[in-house]
This record gives sequence, structure tokens and C-alpha cells, in this order.
Amino acid sequence: MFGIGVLSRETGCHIETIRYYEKLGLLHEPQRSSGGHRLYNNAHQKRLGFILKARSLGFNLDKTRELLSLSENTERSCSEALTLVETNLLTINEKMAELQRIKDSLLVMAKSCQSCCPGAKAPDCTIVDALSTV
Amino acid sequence: MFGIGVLSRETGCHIETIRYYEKLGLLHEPQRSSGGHRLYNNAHQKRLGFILKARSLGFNLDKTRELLSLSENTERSCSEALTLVETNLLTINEKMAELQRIKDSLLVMAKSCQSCCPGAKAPDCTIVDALSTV
DNA sequence: ATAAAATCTGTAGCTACTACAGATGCAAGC
DNA sequence: GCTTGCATCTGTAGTAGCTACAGATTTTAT
Repeated sequence: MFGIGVLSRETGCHIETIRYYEKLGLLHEPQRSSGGHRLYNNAHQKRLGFILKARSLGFNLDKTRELLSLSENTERSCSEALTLVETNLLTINEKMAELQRIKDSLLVMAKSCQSCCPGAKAPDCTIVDALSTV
Repeated sequence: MFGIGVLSRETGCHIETIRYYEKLGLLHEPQRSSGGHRLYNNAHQKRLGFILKARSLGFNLDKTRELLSLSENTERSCSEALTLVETNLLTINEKMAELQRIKDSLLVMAKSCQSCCPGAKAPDCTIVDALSTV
């Protein structure tokens, strides 16, 4: 049994975030010391690790909750997990495409500025111009 | 002069967002009708278009404010705009790298699940396993 | 004149945390 | 046993960038 500070250090998860996950029901309520301090065991630590890993793979808290449920429920099937992963992949792909679109535009703007308006006044900059154009 | 509904339709920006930008000082306070309704002109529309374009290129509201200031201030130089664009490019690149990392992991997980545990129970799925592993 | 649509202000909600304030608990040294 | 200092407690508010109401008015159309 260990306190929230130890759990925080072991997992790299902020104390406030641990309490937040507990409030949302992602982490089970731990035992308490006589004075009311939270006391965790290895099962808690494992579960928190699971959550953090899911989060680091881009799953939001709802999907993470789903994944936790899948990991515990023998009635549910593997294909549900696969669907969650594939849905997440779609989301990631969309975000990447959007970022690529932005990146392309920014590169064009930067290049244009570098070659056209070095030392010019800001309002005449091609970057400002590009933003002003409909 | 036109109302907020027209401005919203013309720019594709939600009415609430227009008022929000005004509250933040990104949009100037417009004239009002005798009854208190906002009345905009073309300058407002142009400025809102500028903001929306900056937002769509990944600039946050603070940077957008900076860009607006650059577009109006003859004292400031073009290089400041370039710096903003380049900084934004760095941010975008970081986000893309992170997404790529996530994508790679998800692809591995999906592939592993497809080939190893079709029809298995969820708790035995390789996806769940990958999330459980430290 | 009246009904319907648009707009008004102000507040609360969203995600996923993070940052306090002010009150306690706990563990170590003397 | 007492004090000191750190850890932890609860609860609330803040972050970004909106979005979604409620309930009151204004404007527009018939």
C-alpha cells in the first residue's frame, strides 16, 4: 500500500489527474488511511498505467473507459477492441491530413515572404496579404 | 450595414463566436441600432475573415491578435510575421510527429489483433494486452 | 396589430486537465 | 511529547475556444 504521491511518481501522472480520474470513475476508489489519505495497491497502479497508455495513443477518456471495460469483460469480444483502434486510426488520419494542409499553406507563405518582402513593413508583408485575401 | 446574422452567414462563423471575438477584443465593437442590435460594415467583415483565416492555419487567438496588429501597424516589420509563421510551422511539425508515432503504434496493434485473435474474448485481445503492458 | 424570426445579455457547459486556498494528516527529529 | 515541514485532503476556479442554452427584447413581415 502506498500513497498518492508514490503512485504519481511511479506512473508519471500528476496527483490532480489521479484524483480527477477517480472522480470520473476511471480509477476505483482506493482504501483510505485513518486520516483519510488514499492508499493504493498494485492493481490501482496497473489500471492507471492502462489509462495513461490509452491516452498516449490518442484515445479520449470515453474510449479509454470502453477499453478498460473490454479488458475486464469476458462477454465482450476482441472485435470491439479492434473497432476502437480502427476508429481512432481514422481520427488520427483526419487530423494528420488537416495538419498537412496547414503545413503546406504555411510553407508557401513563409517562402513567399522570404523572397518578396525582406525588411518590408508588416502591413505590406505577403503573409499579412495572404491572410487578408478571401 | 448589416446585422450579426448576415455577417455570420457571409463568413460561416457562428454568431456566438462573433460575439466571443468581440468580447476578447479581436473584433471592434460595432455600432448599434436604436434597439441595441449590432450593425456591421465591410471593415468588420474583412477583419473577421482575417481572423478566421489565421485560425484555419492553426494560429491560436493570441497569435491571431498579433497578426492583426502586424497588419495594421506600419512601425512593425515583415520579419515579425515570418517569425510567427515559422514558429507555427514548428508547432505543426511537432504535432504531426506525435500523430505519426501514435499512428504507427495503432497500426501495429490493429495488425496484431487481426492476425492473432479473431473471435477471441476481449480480455485476451492483443490490443488490450498491449495497453496492459508497461 | 400581431406573429414570427432575429438578436440581446448572461451564464453554464464542453475536454482534459491544472492550479490554487485553506484545512488537515503524517513522519522525523529533538 | 512537541514541533516542524512536507504530504495530502476537499472544493473551487482557471485554461482554450468555443457552444448552448434561458429569458427578455427588437425587428420584420403579414
